[in-house]
Amino acid sequence: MIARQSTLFIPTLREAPADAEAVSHKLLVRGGYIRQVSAGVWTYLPLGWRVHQKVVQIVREEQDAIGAQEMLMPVLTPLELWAQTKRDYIEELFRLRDRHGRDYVLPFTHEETVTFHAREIQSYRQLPQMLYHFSVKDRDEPRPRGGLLRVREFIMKDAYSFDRDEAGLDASFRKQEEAYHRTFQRCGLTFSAVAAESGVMGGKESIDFLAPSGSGENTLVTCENGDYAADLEIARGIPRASVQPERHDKPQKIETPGVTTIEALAELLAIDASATSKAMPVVRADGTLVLGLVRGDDRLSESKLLGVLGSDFRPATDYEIRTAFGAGGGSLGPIGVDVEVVADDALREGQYVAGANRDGWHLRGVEAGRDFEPRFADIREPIEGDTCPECGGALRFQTAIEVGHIFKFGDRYSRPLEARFLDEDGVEKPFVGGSYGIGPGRVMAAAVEQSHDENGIVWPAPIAPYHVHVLALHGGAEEVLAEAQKVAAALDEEGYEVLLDDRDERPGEKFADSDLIGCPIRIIVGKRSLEDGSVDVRRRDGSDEGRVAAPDVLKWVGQA
RNA sequence: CGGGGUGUGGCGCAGCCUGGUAGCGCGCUCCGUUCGGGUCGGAGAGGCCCCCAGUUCAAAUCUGGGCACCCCGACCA
Repeated sequence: MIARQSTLFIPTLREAPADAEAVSHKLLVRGGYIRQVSAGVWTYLPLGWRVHQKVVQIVREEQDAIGAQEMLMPVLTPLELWAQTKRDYIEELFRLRDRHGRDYVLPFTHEETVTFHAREIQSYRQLPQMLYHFSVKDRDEPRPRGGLLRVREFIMKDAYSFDRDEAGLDASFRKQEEAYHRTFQRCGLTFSAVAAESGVMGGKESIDFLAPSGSGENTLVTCENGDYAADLEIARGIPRASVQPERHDKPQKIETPGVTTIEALAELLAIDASATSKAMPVVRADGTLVLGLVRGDDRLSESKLLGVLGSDFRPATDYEIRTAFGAGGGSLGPIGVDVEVVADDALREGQYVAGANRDGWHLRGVEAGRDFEPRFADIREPIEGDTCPECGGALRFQTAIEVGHIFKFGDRYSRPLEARFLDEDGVEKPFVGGSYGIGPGRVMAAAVEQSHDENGIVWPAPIAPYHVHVLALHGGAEEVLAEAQKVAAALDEEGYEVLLDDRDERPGEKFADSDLIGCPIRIIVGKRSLEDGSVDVRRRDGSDEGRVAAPDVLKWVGQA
């Protein structure tokens, strides 16, 4: 079926919405792919839905290829199921109530539901199982943004594996990992699979698939030599060496009136910021105070500290700080206070200036291990200029979109939901599970971020809405339109998906729209070339263009 | 949730400070013209000025309250 543009709903826009920032946001809107309905809530217009479906089909094929079984679980879910796994308090969870007063949620993931079904698996003989579906996910995001980058409702492919033990889970996990690599490759994305944060309730292993792009929510840290890649949240970097001033046998008080920032401190003492330390007091869930200590030129990584503490925490309030330290923020240090100190590994060696826990005073020559006993851990956020922990090469930082995430959740859900099977040894055991998600909408956005020019989208062929865009520059001339239709029909016959611009518009507009829409191949049929029986052909990425005799179009397209 | 900003025809904006019956560009309709990178000319259609209340002879404009949307941050299975 040839898609005749004159009859389709493809509302392209000359200008981007004023509030759009991300390239993918602007181009998907301008190209007539998506439209916003409300904050973080989007409609896929016909063209956008075609692309979405292309991504979905690739995901489906790769899931099927590893033996995963497609199904469909409902969006509307009884709250009770989430209460059993103690996830009903999560703020991002949409809730609603029916006319009988029963509570429901609109979940953003389906571990509970799929585990509910897994209860019908009774025996190890029925394992392993791998189930997946594409379904609408709702998530009450505090702040949606960037077009498709962060939304409140979206379609996700989520797959779940159930195994009898860790070894089985590992095998399932590896299958998914490989399927994910193939999936994103086929979608034409540049991406890295990196170790990621497993989350407070996660399991042991967690891999993020990050696609570097102009805008995104994550930061991908990679080594110039390819020896290392990680999400910034857990990335390790070797900081530049601390520039140490003269040593002191014991900490010395120095008066630093009004100095509460590292910059001011370093300037006053005429030392490098790397010779200072920064103290961040936090309060854990149980109410105990912890002091995070990093080098002055570093930032505390909250996700790493979370991992170290093993429990949620929040920044201490001014009141709590004053009560515990006897001084205000900016004058805090590890000495002379009765709180646990977690110091970054960078502070193991050398001496540092630290707050004296007295307003307007600092201590110089403070040495961890000698003057106080911290718990050492890697709690700093890597920064530009760090080197690779594996090879010492330079680390690069790139903004990235998380297009997929896989992690092992073990018995996190099967225990509370009492999903158990009888193992070979006659013992009833909970399933050991993994969870594997892909957001096709984010794949779309990432593809646009990675592949576009100043005029519009340059789709990777496998997910383009149509393979070929045939432009009929007929200007009312019937024979030109007829020839364009002939070319389109021939391509269609060959199995190509063809969009025919048969609209009664001027050439300039057709070119502009065609650039915006971004199909990989463009064929231009107009009077000019038709005079000698040829048409103009062109690849959207600009790698090839020329004029071929009309009968040779199929051959050219085939090669392209 | 904290900070900043914006709501005026379909889209992008001006008007608001200094109240006086709403304007520009694009798009849309019709006529003519043009036809290989968003032609040109003419004639038109289209607006609860986000909502509610207040001040005033008079409110897009001033005041109060609310809502929505965007950006930065916090948050992010």
